[in-house]
Amino acid sequence: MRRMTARPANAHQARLLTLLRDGGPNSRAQLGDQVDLSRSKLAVEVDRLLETGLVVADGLAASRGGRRSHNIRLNPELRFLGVDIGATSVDVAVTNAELETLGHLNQPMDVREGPVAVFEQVLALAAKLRASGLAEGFDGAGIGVPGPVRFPEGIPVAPPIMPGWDGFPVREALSQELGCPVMVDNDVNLMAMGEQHAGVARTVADFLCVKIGTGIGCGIVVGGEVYRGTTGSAGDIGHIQAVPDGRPCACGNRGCLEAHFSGAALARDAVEAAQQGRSAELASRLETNGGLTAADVAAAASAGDATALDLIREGGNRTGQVIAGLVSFFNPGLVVIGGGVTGLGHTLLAAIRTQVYRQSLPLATGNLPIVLGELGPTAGVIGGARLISDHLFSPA
Amino acid sequence: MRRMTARPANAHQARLLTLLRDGGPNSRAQLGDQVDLSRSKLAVEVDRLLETGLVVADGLAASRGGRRSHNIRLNPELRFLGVDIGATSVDVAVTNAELETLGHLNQPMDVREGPVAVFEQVLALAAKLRASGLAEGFDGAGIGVPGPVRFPEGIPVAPPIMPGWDGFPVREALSQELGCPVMVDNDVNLMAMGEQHAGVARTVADFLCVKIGTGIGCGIVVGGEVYRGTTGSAGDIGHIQAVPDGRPCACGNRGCLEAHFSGAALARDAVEAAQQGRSAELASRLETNGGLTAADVAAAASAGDATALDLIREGGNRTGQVIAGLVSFFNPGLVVIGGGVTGLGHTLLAAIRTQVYRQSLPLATGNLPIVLGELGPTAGVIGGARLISDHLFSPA
DNA sequence: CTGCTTTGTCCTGTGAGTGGAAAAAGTGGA
DNA sequence: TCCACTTTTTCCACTCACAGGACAAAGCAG
Repeated sequence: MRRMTARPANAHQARLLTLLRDGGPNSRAQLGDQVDLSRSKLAVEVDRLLETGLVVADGLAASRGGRRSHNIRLNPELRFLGVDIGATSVDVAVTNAELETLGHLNQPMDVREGPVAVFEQVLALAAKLRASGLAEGFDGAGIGVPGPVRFPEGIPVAPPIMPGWDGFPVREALSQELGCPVMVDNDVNLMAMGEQHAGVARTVADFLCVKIGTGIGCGIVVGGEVYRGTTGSAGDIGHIQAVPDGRPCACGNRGCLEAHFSGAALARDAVEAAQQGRSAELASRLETNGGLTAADVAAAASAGDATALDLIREGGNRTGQVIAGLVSFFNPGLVVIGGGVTGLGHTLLAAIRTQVYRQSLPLATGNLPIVLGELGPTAGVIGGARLISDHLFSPA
Repeated sequence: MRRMTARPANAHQARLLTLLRDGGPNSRAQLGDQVDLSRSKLAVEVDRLLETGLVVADGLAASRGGRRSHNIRLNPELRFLGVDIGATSVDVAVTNAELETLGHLNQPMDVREGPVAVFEQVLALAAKLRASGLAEGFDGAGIGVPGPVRFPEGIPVAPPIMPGWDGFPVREALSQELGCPVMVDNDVNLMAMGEQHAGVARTVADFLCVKIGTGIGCGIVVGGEVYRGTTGSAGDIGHIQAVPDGRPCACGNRGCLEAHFSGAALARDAVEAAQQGRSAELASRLETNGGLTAADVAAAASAGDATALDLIREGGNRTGQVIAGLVSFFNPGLVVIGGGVTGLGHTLLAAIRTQVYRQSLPLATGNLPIVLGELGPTAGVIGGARLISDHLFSPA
């Protein structure tokens, strides 16, 4: 099938596309209520969108007391690809133009294998999704990578945990391979966009999205827009000092948050605790699996293991301290906690909340919800779809 | 004299006013080069601005190789009032429409006396400026107060160091008294706007402006706009924990940055050092003046007093640690240090720089200037003028 | 005084967009 | 089944912002 290549011709059309994306199929009349355009003008723009094929007719709407209106919707054959590359696994999903996930695949892998090896797997997963009949092709793709990105060009810059990726033209390369427009961003920013679009942050203009995975990062949303900083490294909170003269960190400093709490740190601490005999639960798991991950700690904790709970609480305290500082500084309307370690759930959340509510000023915390992300592993891929749709649904 | 009350009728006029404010008197032709409007349209809008009286003719421009163009400029009789209320003193200045300060007064006072007493003094200072012939009246005023402000209404909310001000309708009250439009903001935000308009931050879109006075605050500028947070308390970094289990702070916590370094903390530490006989220099000053301030420490330091230098260095380290965290998080393009303690100058700056460059990641610090503010005590009042002019020079 | 350039003014054409009229399509009551 | 009323859609005339060309005015360089 030929892919759509049309773009909205003006801001009105862009607005309409966004409304259809976020609100689903809709009648012309109801769209008219939302866009502040005369009926005549609206009709013209809708007709033009129908001509481009981005939008299709969709039967008649229910009556609102008079003549029934004609429904329109985004072309149901449009497909976006969301790719969330983590440190140890990759998520790939297809969505329709309304950003509903139609299919989602996850596969373990190691980013350190480098971009070529990783994208081979990503393309294989994308092909599998195509083969299962969910898509005949893709109209756009949004890619998240676990490190800072020069956003306009879609190129990772100096990513600490994926050295081989520095300067690799991700956007360019994938755009070639997939034959569609591609946008690249930090995985944390994608998660923030995902939660903003379909998760807990739907109504909040300014919020923080803390992702605790192999590392720790933070998506920053200002006035509904992701803030990326001067060099694209905004939100890189993993290397904020959490403990003076604390543990040595891979970055060369001591006491970084990430060195004290993150998926990697937690696994390391758990192994240590098991070997020192401080936790029978963890020790038995270590023996069975030959290693421990954050998930093991989560399981041990929910089985009531005191040491595991302590590890989580301790880490939550550290993280909470750092977040408390960020809350004072940024005064967000919401803090979302997400990432691989959300399995740690409410123990972690409680520890974080305690620290933040204790350390930040009442004016900043007074009405500040601190919640777990709603979308789990789909946040990133939905965010990817959102990223590329924002791009494609803006005037060329 | 009747004050100007006109506002630009559309975005074009607003743009022209801003260009004239920031670029000074200019020829119609040169304006045309900057605004992307046809000559006809430009002429119409300029004529309308001339009719309102906001803009006046200003002779002929130099030839650019052909017919000489007519210059126009903002009405030279326009006057803005900038007011910067600090914890222990108040600055009041008049500017013209190009935001050049024509007169500037400073007077010691104590915010804790409450809004009524303070505004009596502010109005007296404003009257003095009027009496000296610098202004016949004011077309607008921008007020900075040392605490969080509900910006749209111009009302301080729960300000820790000025309890009597909570909920006082500053904007409303001053607008009545002065008979002109008034905008109110946090003093730190005004300083940031001042440095952005006429100081070191002229060309930077995203930067931080750390003000170290009686307390410590931080102005946040995102994409050229001041970011105020959800409840107007963004940038309140004085109560970020800098020292685990450190000194008790007025806010009820321990180890807040402000408890360890700020004008107030520095004075207290200096008195302690003098009394313990650790510094002859400070002791003699204490005896002479009956008390010590940050300025005394600065003087002692520049006289080579080791204890004073240590105090400054120590404080700079603490502040630098906190800023390092903010730099990692926010990835600004510039950090400006200002406020009353800038007398501490390069000793302080060096300490801050050391910490930031050591603790933040290279990608964030690679090209990050950390500099002292350029405008000193005028930053706040210029920021105030800028605030109100931004308001008045936008379509009604 | 003569070309050449820039600036300012005038005027007409164009295209976006509004708002009213009227037709089309429905609803619900008598 | 008819009728009064509502909502939706289309059509059309009218307004308005603005561009861009023509031309006059003003200045420069020989």
